Amino acid sequence: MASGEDEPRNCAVCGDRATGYHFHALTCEGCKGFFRRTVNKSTSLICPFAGSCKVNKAQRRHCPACRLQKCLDAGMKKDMILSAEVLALRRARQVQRRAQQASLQLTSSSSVHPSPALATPGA
Amino acid sequence: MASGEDEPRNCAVCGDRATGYHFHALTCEGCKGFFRRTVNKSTSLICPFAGSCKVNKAQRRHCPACRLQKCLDAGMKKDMILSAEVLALRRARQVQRRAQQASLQLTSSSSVHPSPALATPGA
DNA sequence: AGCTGTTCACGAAGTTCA
DNA sequence: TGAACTTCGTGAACAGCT
Repeated sequence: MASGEDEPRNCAVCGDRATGYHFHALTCEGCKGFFRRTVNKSTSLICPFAGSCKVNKAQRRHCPACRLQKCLDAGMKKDMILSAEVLALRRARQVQRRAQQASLQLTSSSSVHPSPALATPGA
Repeated sequence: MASGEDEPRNCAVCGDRATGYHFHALTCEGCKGFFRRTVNKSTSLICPFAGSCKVNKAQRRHCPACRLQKCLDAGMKKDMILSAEVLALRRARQVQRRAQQASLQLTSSSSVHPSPALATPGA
C-alpha cells in the first residue's frame, strides 16, 4: 500500500502544483518566490477591493495584497527568510570557494599539463 | 497539430493586431492606451448615434463612447489600472533611485582610491 | 532528498513623444 | 492617439547548503 500513491500536493495559496514546503507551507514555485519578494514590502500593498480577491493560478497575479494575505493565512512565515547578514556571509564564502577552485585549477593544469602553447609564444 | 500555427492575436476591441493582454483582454496598443486614458471619464461620453457604432481599426477613433463600451464588453477591467497611490509611491521610489545613482556616481568619480571592496551586485 | 537563495527571460503595467 | 520604450513583478530552472 501507499506505493504508487501520488498525492495531489496542491499549493495552499493558489492551488497550483506544489513543489514542496516553502517557508512552512506547501506551495508552488510562484508563491514561494512571491512571498520572499513581497513580504518585506507589505506596507505598499493595497487591495483595490475589500481584500476578498480570489487567489488561484489564473488570478494570483492580479492582487498581490490578497495573495500575500493568503500566504500568511496558509502559515508562511517571514522569519524563515534568510537575513541579509546570513546572505552576506554565504556570498563571502562563495567568493572564497570560487577563488580556491580557480587557483586549484591553475595549479593542476600547470603541473599535469605542461601547456605547450606557453613554450613557444611568438613563432 | 499546433505546429506552425500562428495565432491571429487580434484585438478583441477593434480587430487590429494585438500585442498581448492588457487589463485582462487581448488588445492592441491603441485600445490599451485608450482604455487607460478614457475609462475614468466615461461619464462624459455620449454616443451621438444609437450606441451601435462599428469599432474597427479604421473607425475606432470616431466614437469613443462605443469604443469604451466595446472595451468593457471585451472584458477590460478598470481596476487593473494602477491607482494614483501606487503610482505616486512608484515615482517616489524612482526619484530615490535616481538620487542614489547620482550620488554613487559622484562618489566613485571623486574618490581617490578605486577600492572595489564595496560589493553591490545586481539589486 | 529537501529547502534555501539566485538567475534570467518574459509579460504586462506605465511613460514618452511625434 | 498610439508606436516605441522603460520598468519591474513573475516563476521556471538552477546552484548551494544541511
